[in-house]
Amino acid sequence: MATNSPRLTKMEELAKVAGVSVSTVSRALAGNPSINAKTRARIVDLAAKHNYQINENARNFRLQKTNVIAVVLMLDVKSEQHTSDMFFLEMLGAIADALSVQNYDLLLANSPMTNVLDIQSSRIFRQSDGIIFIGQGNQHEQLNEFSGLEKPMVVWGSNLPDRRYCTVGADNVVGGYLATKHLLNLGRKDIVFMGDINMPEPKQRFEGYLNALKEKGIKFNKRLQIDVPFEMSHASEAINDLLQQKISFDGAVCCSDLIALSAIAALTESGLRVPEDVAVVGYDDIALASYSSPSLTTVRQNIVQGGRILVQKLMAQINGDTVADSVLKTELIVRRSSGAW
Amino acid sequence: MATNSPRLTKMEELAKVAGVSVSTVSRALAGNPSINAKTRARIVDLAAKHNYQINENARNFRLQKTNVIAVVLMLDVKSEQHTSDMFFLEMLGAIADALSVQNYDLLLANSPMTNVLDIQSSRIFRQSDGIIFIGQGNQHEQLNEFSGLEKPMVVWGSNLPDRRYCTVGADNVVGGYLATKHLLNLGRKDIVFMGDINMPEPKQRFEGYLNALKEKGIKFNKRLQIDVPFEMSHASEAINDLLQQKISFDGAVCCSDLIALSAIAALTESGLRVPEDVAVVGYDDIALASYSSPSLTTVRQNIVQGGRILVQKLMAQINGDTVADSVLKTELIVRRSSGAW
DNA sequence: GGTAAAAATACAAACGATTGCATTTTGCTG
DNA sequence: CAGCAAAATGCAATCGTTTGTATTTTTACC
Repeated sequence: MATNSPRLTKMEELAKVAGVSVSTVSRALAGNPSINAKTRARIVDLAAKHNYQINENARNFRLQKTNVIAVVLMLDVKSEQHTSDMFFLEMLGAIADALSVQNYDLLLANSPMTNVLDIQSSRIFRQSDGIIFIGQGNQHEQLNEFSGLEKPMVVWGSNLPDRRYCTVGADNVVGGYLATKHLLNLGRKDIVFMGDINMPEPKQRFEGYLNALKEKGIKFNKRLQIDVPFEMSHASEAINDLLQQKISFDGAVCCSDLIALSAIAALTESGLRVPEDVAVVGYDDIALASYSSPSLTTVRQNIVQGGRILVQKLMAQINGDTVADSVLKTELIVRRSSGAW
Repeated sequence: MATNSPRLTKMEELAKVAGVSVSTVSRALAGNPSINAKTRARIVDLAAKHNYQINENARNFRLQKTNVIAVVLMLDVKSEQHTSDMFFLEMLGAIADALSVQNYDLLLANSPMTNVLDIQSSRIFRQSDGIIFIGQGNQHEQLNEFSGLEKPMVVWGSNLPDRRYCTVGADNVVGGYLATKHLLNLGRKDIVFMGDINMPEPKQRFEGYLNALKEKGIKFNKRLQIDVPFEMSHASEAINDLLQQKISFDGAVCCSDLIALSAIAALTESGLRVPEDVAVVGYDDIALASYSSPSLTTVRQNIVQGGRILVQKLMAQINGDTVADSVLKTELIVRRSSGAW
């Protein structure tokens, strides 16, 4: 099929070869119905044969669009969230896949921003048709302001009150509830909640945690909630603190698998058995969760579906539609079927 | 500083405001020395004041460049390398940072390709000024062919023989050597090598492994090398296989931290103690390595430096220079200072 | 076969920047 | 102050598409 004809770089050349005008070629390649079917077929064939590839730069220029979507990873610098990284990459992959179906490319925001609004003067902003924010960090207000900027955007995160932007996210309240309920059903009573409730998502999970406690008629003990960042080293410290303070607990709901793994490590180091003495539930279901020992019961967010929906909502906005938020189903993955866990 | 003047979108408008011609504005903004310093300053000020931002599309079109670098993650589909993901994301971040300094954006290749050469007809190819490949997968030949395509490119990986493309990579031979040497120094004799030696990097690490053995005068036992992919589940199977076959061993050099962690899990499940019965060394030093329990001795590749050098070499090529390969120093991170480990 | 309507194609003007070259302005020197 | 070189600026063509409108070709009908 492929020949070695000198590569055609301009429509003009292809037009000459085909014996038609440039505009006909343009329309033929774009599938414009006003071009005779036979002519179109002939031109498309010739294009393939001569390995013609449209000059995307010229096209974008003319059409004033980019066919690029920017993705901004809202790494929370303060809390050194390098660790939920795995989640970010999985999400990134899911989004990239969903975008490629729509013939869009993915532009990665170069570095974690301290203020989202800075983006509006960056190339990320000008060189993209829309922006996907992964996470909200603690920039809810800035995102709200950003949404006034006439730039299609969508945010992976929780549906905070007063938001003016479209969010797609897992149901964090249900997630927190499921995790806690699971431990309660195993007979645990004193359950630690490990997660920074100043951050949107942990906050909602905490709400679910409280709901589950209330349902069982258990009173919440303030000292069992610990503002631990996603970053894991702090989690072991926190556990050690608890132990030192002789605060007793027999279960832990963690806001990431890495926190959970770190907690488990700290517990075992202190001579406690997991899950016999303290049962632990994670969040995210990163690959490692299933392979670690003991393997981890965890709450799974459907990342692939999330990526797909993010893209879909963004495309809708680009096409001028208004879109509603979307809350994805969340499920509990129970890893140790043995009773104790 | 910022005013609410109606945003100027074309140079023409800015030119009118400044009372000069479009070409003068263009040159002033580009820092062309033929423009009077005072005029330039005035124009730059006006641009800021009126919030003028150049139309990057038009600029790229005119200059026939993109200011975008594409990054292709060579995820090895066959071996389901989802797990060294963490490495990929860290590298991605490092590259993005290095690129942003040079005012380049990062375009992420949408999905793992089965054949690298397919890229040449994709937008990734046309819409970028250069390409960075992360890893070689098993597409050494295709990459070689690709290098004939007049597109600046650079590859993170090992310096395979007969390569025609520029590589930047850690010293895998030394890495394998260091890991093995470490175990030998601890008195271990029967050391398993876990890694698929059909892949370039594991292959070189295996070479280092053999060197270390030879140095100690230990004969290599063929049955101790296991072609385990980076993906972790296979690692525990492999360990279980060894145990079932009653092949005895007291150490393991693993080609990724995840393989290592998986191996450790399998070992402990079988009632063996780590590191007392079997000492394990990983590779990559992912964040988890330091927090897992027991914490993991591992070989670290300097990813940030790697990203920076990749970008630097690519820029050099874009500027028409020819560049040489680069091999980064590799170091062993010993985590358990206690003698046994 | 002549005519008008419909279908297919061609023409030419954008899109917003850059840049070689022409032109004007400035600065110097005798 | 004339004269000229150097410095500063302006003019206009150009990059490769798309698309509104003009033009040509085809079709259908009497």
